[in-house]
Amino acid sequence: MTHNDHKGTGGGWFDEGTLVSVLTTQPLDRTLDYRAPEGGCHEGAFVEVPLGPRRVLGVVWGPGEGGYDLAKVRPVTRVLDAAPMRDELRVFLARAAEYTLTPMPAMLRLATRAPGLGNAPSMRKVYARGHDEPARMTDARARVLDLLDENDGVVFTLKELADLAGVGAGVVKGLVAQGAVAERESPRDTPFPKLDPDLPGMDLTADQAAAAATLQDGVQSGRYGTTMLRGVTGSGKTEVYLEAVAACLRAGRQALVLLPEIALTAEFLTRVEARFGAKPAEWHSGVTMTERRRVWRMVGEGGAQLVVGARSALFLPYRELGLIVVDEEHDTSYKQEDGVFYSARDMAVLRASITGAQVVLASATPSLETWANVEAGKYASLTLTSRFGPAVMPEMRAIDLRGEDLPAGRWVSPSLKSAVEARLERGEQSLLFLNRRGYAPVTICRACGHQIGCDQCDARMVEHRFLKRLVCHQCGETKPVPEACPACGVEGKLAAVGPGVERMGEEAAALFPEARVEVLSSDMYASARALKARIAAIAEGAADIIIGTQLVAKGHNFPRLTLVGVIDADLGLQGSDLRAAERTFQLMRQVAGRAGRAERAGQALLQTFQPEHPVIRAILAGDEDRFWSAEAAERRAAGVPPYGRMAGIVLSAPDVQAVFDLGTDMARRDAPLRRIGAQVFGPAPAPIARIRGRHRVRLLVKADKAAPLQAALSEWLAQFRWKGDIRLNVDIDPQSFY
DNA sequence: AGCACGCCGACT
DNA sequence: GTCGGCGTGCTC
Repeated sequence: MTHNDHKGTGGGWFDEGTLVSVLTTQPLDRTLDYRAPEGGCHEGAFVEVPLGPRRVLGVVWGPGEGGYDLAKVRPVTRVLDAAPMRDELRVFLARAAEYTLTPMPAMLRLATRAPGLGNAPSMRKVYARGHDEPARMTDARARVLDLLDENDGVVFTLKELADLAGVGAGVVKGLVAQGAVAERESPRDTPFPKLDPDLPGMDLTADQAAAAATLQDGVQSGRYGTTMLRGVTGSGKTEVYLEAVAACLRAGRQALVLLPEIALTAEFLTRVEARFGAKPAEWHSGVTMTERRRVWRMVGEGGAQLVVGARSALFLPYRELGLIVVDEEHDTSYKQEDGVFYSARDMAVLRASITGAQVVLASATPSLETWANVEAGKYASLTLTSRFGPAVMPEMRAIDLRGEDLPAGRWVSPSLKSAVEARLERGEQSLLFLNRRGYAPVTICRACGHQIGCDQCDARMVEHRFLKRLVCHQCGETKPVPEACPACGVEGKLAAVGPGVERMGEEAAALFPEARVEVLSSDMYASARALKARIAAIAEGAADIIIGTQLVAKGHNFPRLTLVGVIDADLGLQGSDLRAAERTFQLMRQVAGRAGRAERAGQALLQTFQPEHPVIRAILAGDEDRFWSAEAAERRAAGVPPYGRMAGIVLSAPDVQAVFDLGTDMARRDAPLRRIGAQVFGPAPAPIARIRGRHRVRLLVKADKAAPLQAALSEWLAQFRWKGDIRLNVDIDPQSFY
């Protein structure tokens, strides 16, 4: 059996009766000692152990630690029929737990998300050609036997065989009785078809071939390395990294391609099949239970060479991982923000560095984190030029909101309105883009554009409708809404303004009564499939005005779209959401990718109160290097990622007072954080202030890039005890700020 | 996470 | 008297 193969398991072996420490998937803060079962067990073995009255899943983590009453130590119930977890994966889980401050059992649960792990491998009956001939031959019998003879060595299930031969199941059974067809049990979890890396690939241009060769050299080195692969849509990024996959397969190692959205996998699988002659293993939430179990087992036994999937595919038990591709690496859906908080991009780099694999971060619009790592010399960089020449940027212009006649609560300026009207007359589409999903009003002076900031930090203040006060979402500071603008002194011009997609939808419907307005927000659709179908319909022309968030920026082609209006380009320029400018810029690049290929040139209008801001000016200039250096300067000055470190602490409970009290206490007793020069802000309402009846409050911790943040956080959090219904989550490198 | 143990309020 | 609320603590 495969698990008798000791390679890579560290060789640790425990004879029957010796003490072993076992990590379980139960939320205990340490491992427990057990006795090795009859027949002994490997270090890393997946086991079932007794815990109180129950039996739970665990992994043999190492030798027993002792220090517990030996009379109470119970034996491991059984060793599961699965390849032991390799040292590499155990080290990865431990380091990831340390980095994200996640308890080890939660990490182990990520790595055991396959159904039926405890069961013996499931079997099914399969049929092949037998040795004997039937006593009497009929047409139906001949069709079955011919089919088997033509497919020598291939096995079929009963249904497959009967359907392909066009006979009933009884005919096959009759042949089995006569020995002409052999029936036997075979494991249901079968290896994936072999991929052939030597099939001819696409013709590559000179720069694509050069990039592919560089990536292949990296894979062949067998060492760790990360490369940013940059290239706009149509520049052949996929073809290039598939050549790195080919090199990895030739080297006999496994490859993983992460995609940000399930909706993109189907098309990608087709491309893999075209390149390598067969489909790879697929891993995401849409995959059936039986298929998940097959993938999990085959990845561990070497029966899957390539896995294509979502971020959770990072935690599969690969035998020998040689390459991880993170496609569209800037995509925000790589950050998991429920349960365990982790960035799949960063975890890919961590796992690769432990196992000696290569990472390819592919994107048309890389994240600032990745840029900064390239600049610091940590990552290599490859740039593909477009086949279609340099990207044609849309005509970009700022609309200075200070000069527009815009009533309170309205967000479409007269200039933007007339631009949309021009599109309506020509039968073209317009997109009104909002940088966020929820409703987060900001208090602004309509006379001078001044936004009320917090006195304690540099974030903009938000009106809390119940309290009738302004609240800082970063540090929790509150103050009453002032009568006159603190900057220009004009009275009665302060207004709480903040567009949400729903409100934008109403405004657009009122302004353009003839137009078909469509609000696209991921939480408005029941399934990814329904959303995708709707997007396809809109691209065909089912709407005139599209209102949406980031989601509309993701790789969908809208050939009739010729106008993008960015409703509030200022988001993020004052510390509220530090990545908002980056997202606006990425949207502009993606719109550019489309405009370059459509017959009609696109136009982008950015509504802003600060058209002279360097980041806004860089976006308008369409100058990538200038944008990144302006944005980097802003982040460096603010000491925020990637030039500083942040952590969010979210407290939640049904009782608001309880979470605020704990939060206040935590903010006060911050000595361990102060020792490393870190600051605590808050408590403030969390990005989502209430979920399923639980009130959520957040503290933000800011530290220097080099500060030992995790250790200080652990020490700080250890000071507090909280009761049952309060839950605490740590989010290292948070991405959501509202 | 479960599940037992245990210590206070309103029932047969 | 005792049934049951869920706070507290343990599981090798």
